[in-house]
Amino acid sequence: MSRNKMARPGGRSARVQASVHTAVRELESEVGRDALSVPMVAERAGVTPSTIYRRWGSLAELLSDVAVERLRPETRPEDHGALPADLTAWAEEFLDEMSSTAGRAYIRDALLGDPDGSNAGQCSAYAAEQVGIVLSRATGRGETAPDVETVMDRVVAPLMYRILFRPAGLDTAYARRLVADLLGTDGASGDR
Amino acid sequence: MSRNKMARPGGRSARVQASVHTAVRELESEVGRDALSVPMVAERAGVTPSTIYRRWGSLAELLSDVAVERLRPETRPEDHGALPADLTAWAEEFLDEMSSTAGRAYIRDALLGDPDGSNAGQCSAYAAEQVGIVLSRATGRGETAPDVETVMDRVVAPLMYRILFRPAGLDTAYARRLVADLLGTDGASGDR
DNA sequence: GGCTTAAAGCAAATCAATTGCGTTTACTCC
DNA sequence: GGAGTAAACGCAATTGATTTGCTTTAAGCC
Repeated sequence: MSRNKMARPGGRSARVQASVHTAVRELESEVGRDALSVPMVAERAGVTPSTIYRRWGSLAELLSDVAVERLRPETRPEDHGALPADLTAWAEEFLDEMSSTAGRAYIRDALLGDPDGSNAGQCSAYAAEQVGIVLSRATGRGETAPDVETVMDRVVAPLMYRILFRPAGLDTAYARRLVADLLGTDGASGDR
Repeated sequence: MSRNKMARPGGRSARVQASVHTAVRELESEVGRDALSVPMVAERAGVTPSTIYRRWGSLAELLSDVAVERLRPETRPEDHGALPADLTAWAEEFLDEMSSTAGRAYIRDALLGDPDGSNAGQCSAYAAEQVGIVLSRATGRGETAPDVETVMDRVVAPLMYRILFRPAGLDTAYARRLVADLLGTDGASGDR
């Protein structure tokens, strides 16, 4: 987390952190992300505003921390028996989650309240970890597979770029085509 | 621009817009991006703060508008006589400008104060336009060239993804490799 | 040239952010 | 396990940003 060096990780500090994060999540769903304010979060969390300002610095940094938590994958990628199916399914789900209104808001929050870039790096690390699982499962089966960096460049980056810069006209077919172009899986790779 | 529907585009409105934008640019270089405030900009621009709040909504949206202006390319891509050289040079320069401290700040500002995504879309359109110039020059010479969307996916998106999410370890060699991998220009395309 | 109304100015009121200082309490070192 | 130390929190006062109702200006249109 941005400002949380956690020099004192237990007891009251931990309780404050937990109740503040919970307050953000509750209020996000009750009043909406844009209506949040530090005093509002503080009151819900049973804490004074100055505590939040001193620990997180600003609302943006607090939201960035919470957003990264929500972007953490909860499950391992499904196993469909072969790399093309695995990677396609993962890319489709990634796109689905990230391009939703909520997903885009979390990505933006994670990027924006992030002075040192550690939260953004964490988001990227989550994706790389999931991709790594898919790829090592493939090599374990004896399939040939590209390395993680290549998948980040050819699949994850284009998806994220379009989510952030050109949200219109994104669909699962686009995700499928990125994976097919990378793996050379079908004969229609020049079909755009 | 985000909130500027420009229902009344001439005269005083235009002067206010120009003087506010100028004030932002001047103050950015004088006191730094992080010290800016709406009242400060308003005073420099000879305008009342409420004018800025009503026209732009917040400091974030104003900075977003100014950032997009600064991200507009000022020159056409150089002509080196062949597509690989043209595209490589353009990608290197793009990376240089965008990955600088100032460039990253502008990208973040452009994304941040952008409720409807139009400013982000404009950034992407600038890059697509430059790429389009390079590619159509190539086809004009009789070279075979990928289309713009492919270059966006294979070159622009990976560069931007890394600038935003993993700024460490970015260099011109990476940009060159992305272009070479796309164009099949050298025998070492698997050199990572 | 007069009419209409979007946009700007002004000023009061509200709300968020900052800061100094006293208190609580988690961690460390006997 | 019992001080000692300093980090983290609470409280309250202050500062500064934001919002809002109302008035004034001037751009665009007959």
